[in-house]
Amino acid sequence: MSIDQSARRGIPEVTVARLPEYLRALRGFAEQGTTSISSEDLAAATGVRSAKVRKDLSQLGSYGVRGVGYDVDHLAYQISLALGQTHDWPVAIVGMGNLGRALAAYRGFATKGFRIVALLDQNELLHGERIAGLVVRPVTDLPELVLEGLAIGVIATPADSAQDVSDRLVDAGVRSILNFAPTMLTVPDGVVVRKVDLSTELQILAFHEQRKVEPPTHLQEARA
Amino acid sequence: MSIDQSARRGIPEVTVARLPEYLRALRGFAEQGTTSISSEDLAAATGVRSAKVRKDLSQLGSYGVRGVGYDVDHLAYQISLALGQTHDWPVAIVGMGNLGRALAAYRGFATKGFRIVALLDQNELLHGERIAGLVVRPVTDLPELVLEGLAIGVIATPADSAQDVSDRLVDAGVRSILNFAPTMLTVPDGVVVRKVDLSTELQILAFHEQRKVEPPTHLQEARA
DNA sequence: ACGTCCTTGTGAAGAGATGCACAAAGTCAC
DNA sequence: GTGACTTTGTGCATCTCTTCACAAGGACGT
Repeated sequence: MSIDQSARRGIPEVTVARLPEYLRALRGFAEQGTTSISSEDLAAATGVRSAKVRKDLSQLGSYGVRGVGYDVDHLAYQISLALGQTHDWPVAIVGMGNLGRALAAYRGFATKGFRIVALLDQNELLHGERIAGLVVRPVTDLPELVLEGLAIGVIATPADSAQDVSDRLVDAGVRSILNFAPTMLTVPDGVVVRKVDLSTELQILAFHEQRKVEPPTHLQEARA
Repeated sequence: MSIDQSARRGIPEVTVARLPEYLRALRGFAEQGTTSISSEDLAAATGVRSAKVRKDLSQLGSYGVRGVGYDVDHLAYQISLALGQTHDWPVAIVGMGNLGRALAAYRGFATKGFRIVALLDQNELLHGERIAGLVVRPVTDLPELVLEGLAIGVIATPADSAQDVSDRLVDAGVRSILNFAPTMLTVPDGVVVRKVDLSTELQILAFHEQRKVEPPTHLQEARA
């Protein structure tokens, strides 16, 4: 897994995955005027143990003050620095189906430092259409977009064209991909892929749901 | 974390999370006529190590044949059995914004045994509107839906109403929740929550992207 | 029927993440 | 200044997940 490589000598991947949660919680505290916060309170707000919070934060450096806690603003700044939120990341969304359109219209990205700079689709019929203030363009525009700074590509196509789109993204120079298509992507070393699969999440829930209905399956069989 | 509880004495959570991937790969192999598959090939198709595949599958039982491999159809059946895909799971989506509408229109759920039975929103103005063949209903209909078998709730509301919706789901008797709102939900024991956060995923990508641009930050500082 | 070959299933080792518990280090009241 | 108090940062034990490596088991050709 190419993600693990970049964690080598760096911050553990599990910690990185929690940093956005801490950051969100901190922003919340800052909004309601809290200026200082203990690891215990931050843990409560994010649903983890306080020791884990402290260990995670210590990966970034020693930004806490013993006996007091962490300065909310300063810690938020340090985390956003680590996450690269200090500058804007241009993002392109490929695939203008239902999901692609929803992502294009989603307001939550802008505040996190992501700017959707292009909407692409392989279907010519969509080219030129206006969605969320942007004109849909062909995927052949990708090299041009990378020259303009594009770094992150979001794949919101059906499964069967996802690998093709992925190849085009990689060829154009994109090295970070968020994949919503229900398929595994093959990419060269150095390219990081994260996958979000709605069906998978529901299937995991279904597994647990099923467990609740008939918990002691083995025992029941043994009883027969 | 309530999810870990159900993993106690059962299949490890990490394994459960990989089962849908195996199942998807198996369906693909079945479609192209492959009847038998080795752990090595299944590993290649899903991007994991073969030993991991074998250990994961051995959690379900001994369905492989030494020297030969696994029967594709039988293994797919066993996994779908473990995941509870043998019967349909009624799903309700709460929050008919962009994302909620996209989810309502998503065709991928049906083939995985999920049936979207209701679309709900707290905004009265939307009630009665038709989306993807379903009429939008008020969240107060939840108890009724649970009586009709509703088991899984999807939260696609803005962050500020997510906890309220979550409480209503739980009160109505829903014990499995998929949360797309960028906020932590507090639920009683026995309720399983999975969270999908689009911004978080992008932030993790941005972290890795940043690493690539300026790998040896500390060394640069030391040099100064 | 026998031996060769192949792949599973799994103990054991290794790597990684989590949780505990406490010394270290700072604040604050007086 | 001093001491009581609070909370961090972290070494260590524990737990979980992964990887290795190989014996056990079964198919298949001869």
